[in-house]
Amino acid sequence: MAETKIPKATAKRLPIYYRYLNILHDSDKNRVSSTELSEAVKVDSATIRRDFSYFGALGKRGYGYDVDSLLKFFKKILNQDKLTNAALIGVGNLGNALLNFNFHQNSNVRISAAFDVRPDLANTVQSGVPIYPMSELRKQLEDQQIKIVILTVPESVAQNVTDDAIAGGVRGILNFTPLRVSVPTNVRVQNVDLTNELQTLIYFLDHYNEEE
Amino acid sequence: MAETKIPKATAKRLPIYYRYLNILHDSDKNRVSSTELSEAVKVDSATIRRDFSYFGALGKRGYGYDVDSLLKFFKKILNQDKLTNAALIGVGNLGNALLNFNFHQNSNVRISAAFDVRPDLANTVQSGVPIYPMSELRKQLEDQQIKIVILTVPESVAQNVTDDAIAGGVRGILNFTPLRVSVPTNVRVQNVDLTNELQTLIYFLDHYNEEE
DNA sequence: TTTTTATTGAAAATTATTTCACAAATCGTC
DNA sequence: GACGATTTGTGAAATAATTTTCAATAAAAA
Ligand SMILES: NC(=O)c1ccc[n+]([C@@H]2O[C@H](COP(=O)([O-])OP(=O)(O)OC[C@H]3O[C@@H](n4cnc5c(N)ncnc54)[C@H](O)[C@@H]3O)[C@@H](O)[C@H]2O)c1
Ligand SMILES: NC(=O)c1ccc[n+]([C@@H]2O[C@H](COP(=O)([O-])OP(=O)(O)OC[C@H]3O[C@@H](n4cnc5c(N)ncnc54)[C@H](O)[C@@H]3O)[C@@H](O)[C@H]2O)c1
Repeated sequence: MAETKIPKATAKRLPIYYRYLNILHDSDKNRVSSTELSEAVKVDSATIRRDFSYFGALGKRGYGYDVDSLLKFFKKILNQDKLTNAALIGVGNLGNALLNFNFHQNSNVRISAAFDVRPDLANTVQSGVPIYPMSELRKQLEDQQIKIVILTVPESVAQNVTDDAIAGGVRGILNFTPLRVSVPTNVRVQNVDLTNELQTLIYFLDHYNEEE
Repeated sequence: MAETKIPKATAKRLPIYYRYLNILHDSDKNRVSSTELSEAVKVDSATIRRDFSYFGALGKRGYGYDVDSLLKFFKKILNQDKLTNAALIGVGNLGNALLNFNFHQNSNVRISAAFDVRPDLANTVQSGVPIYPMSELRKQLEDQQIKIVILTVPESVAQNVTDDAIAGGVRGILNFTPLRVSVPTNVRVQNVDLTNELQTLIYFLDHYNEEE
């Protein structure tokens, strides 16, 4: 299924490249060099060339990369040529902000269902997305073939909710709770831990001052 | 200032350890092994021991680590024994959610000032945090000695706002916009790019199936 | 006390990622 | 069609991070 496993570090950069290629495309630029890309995305140009080279020879020496064909290529690679549905669980403070933010503006991902325990939220529509009670979680995930869940519930219920989602066939979880949830090996968790990010930032400021 | 530069990968894990040590402390456990820690934070136990060893011999062979002294140590290292003030710029959708979320519950970071261009927001208080007009940005950052900014403005103004914040003395930026902002080398940017995270997750599901 | 079991800390090995540096290819111009 | 300027793609080197391994030590059990 994969084109001989790309390094993870590279995979994490692909969306960054993809995004900037879209910007170039929208401004009718049709060529770009690794140096120019480097300045925009803040990744070393050699790293960019190396990253691209895992997918074959995408550029032309002495010329650079053709924006349109590169864009088309990455769109395919990132599955952005199809719409991907995701579910959001926990329509609270953060969940609402994410619902309201239209991921679909920037990417081909759409939150197509949301879930919450609160009875007053059940069967309402928030920012155009239907909210279901938790009792329908499994059925909706299965019916809508949803493989990706955004988890914005309180930490205390995160593991239980995760287990339920996985029972419903979910394969990827974007986890905003601070809990490192346990999942089977065929399920991928991407943690977004905002408190951590702040603490890490503070650590770097205190300990890695004025260099690099 | 630093204890002979710790690897970045290690630095990023410190808040995760710190957080779990607090949980152990609160449940009156007074010792913990790297294996137990490993299960909770989902980091290999050898990596944990390696990480800790950069700070010296913190544990006892055949025994493990003393929760309280380890906690005290990391609290110091992470500067969590003092309160750190941060500013939030852009009180919109996401900014509001972050304001509402009290980082201070989980860490010694507090949003002490927020800023927005919208005139109707200026000089109001949201979730206990005063909102200032952008004209006061520089003065407030300087007066309050704020070194950290959470950036939740639209992408189109991200660079300008960043420049202003840096002019006000800011040294670290938690950047929620998709723009990779340009900053001088003595300023640190931590990017939180949610669209990217989703796309990366999709990529991993499609290309790194059932293993590792 | 002695033995067994648990567990760290550190050196070494391994694996992953980034960066250097340059030959080869291509473009645009004369 | 040759020339100079660019810019890729990639070996090789450098750097970073993880994992293996095991001697040393502490606690618990015998
Ligand atoms: N809000 C932030 O800015 C922020 C920042 C960092 C981390 N987080 C984390 O994100 C998560 C959500 O934070 P929040 O501020 O939105 O909390 P919140 O309390 O506002 O929202 C949580 C929502 O989950 C729902 N919920 C509770 N139990 C549930 C269950 N069993 N099944 C389904 N839904 C359930 C609640 O009804 C509520 O609507 C938390 O884990 C928090 O630690 C939030
Ligand atoms: N909301 C989300 O879930 C989400 C998800 C991913 C990324 N983001 C990113 O986070 C950022 C904010 O998103 P949002 O949904 O909160 O947008 P938003 O439009 O709701 O909020 C932006 C806020 O910034 C303020 N603002 C505009 N120009 C400003 C300026 N020059 N100085 C100060 N304030 C200014 C606006 O008045 C508004 O209150 C965007 O860059 C977005 O791409 C948001």
